[in-house]
Amino acid sequence: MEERSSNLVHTSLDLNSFSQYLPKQELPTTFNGFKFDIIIPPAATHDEKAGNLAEELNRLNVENKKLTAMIKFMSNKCNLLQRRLSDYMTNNPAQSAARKRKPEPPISGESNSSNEINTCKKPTKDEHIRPKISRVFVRTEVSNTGLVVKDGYQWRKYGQKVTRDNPFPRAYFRCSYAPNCPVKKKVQRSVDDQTIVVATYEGEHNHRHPSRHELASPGLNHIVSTGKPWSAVPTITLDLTNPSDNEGSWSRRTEWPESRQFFAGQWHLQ
DNA sequence: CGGCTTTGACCCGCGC
DNA sequence: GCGCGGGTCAAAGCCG
Repeated sequence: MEERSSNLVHTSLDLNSFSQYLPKQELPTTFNGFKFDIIIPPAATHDEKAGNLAEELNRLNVENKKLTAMIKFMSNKCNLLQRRLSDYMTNNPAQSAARKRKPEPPISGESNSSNEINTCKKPTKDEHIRPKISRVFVRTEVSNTGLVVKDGYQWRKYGQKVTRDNPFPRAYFRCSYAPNCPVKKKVQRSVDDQTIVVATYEGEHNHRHPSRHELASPGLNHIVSTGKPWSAVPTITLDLTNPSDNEGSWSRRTEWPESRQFFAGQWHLQ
């Protein structure tokens, strides 16, 4: 909410802090092959108003390009980290699987050999159907100790547990909107960033969304990720000017189209 | 009084 | 077989 309204009030973003991340040797005019087209504002003219506007326009132009470079830089860095992590997991399967009881079930639509192996085991009561898994990352106030993720559905809490790898309690919810709705939700504050609450949804609702307008409470930044087994760290989709440009490794899906619009609104930079 | 949360106990899968 | 740890149950209490 604050971020939204701030877009209307002033357009300036403090990007100075980011300059430390940019390779110094490539500053100020190029970065990763991207050319900065920084225009130095002309000296003050007689028409001061026009001059101010031109100055503002130039400043915005520079900010815009800085943001583009920032996103590109972060994207590259994230891809690099994902690749390293993937390599690490490949090279150290024993360590990565240590103390892991069983891998998280894949997202619906995905299938792999390990999953097929798992299905060969003696099926347990609910193991016949692999539930659809999705994760939602919600930014909240640190002071807000409640594990409430407003998504429009009605949830009934049936348990809470402190897990080994996270000092914050994990709450277990069932969808209570429909009597036989199989959807469950786990909500836990992120151990890395206490302002992030991670909600993991399992299964699909067998009823309509009660109220699509209740989807996301204003002021919360939702970041939706699919449940790759090792994706404890959320990746962020920045839905910028070109919506079709978010495919590939950066592609993430949302539960509802509205939320995608919401995210796009939150992250839209120009 | 019905629905919800809390919380300790219990169940069960997995690694050793 | 045993212990650990995540997930679930269910009784008790709270609240509107």
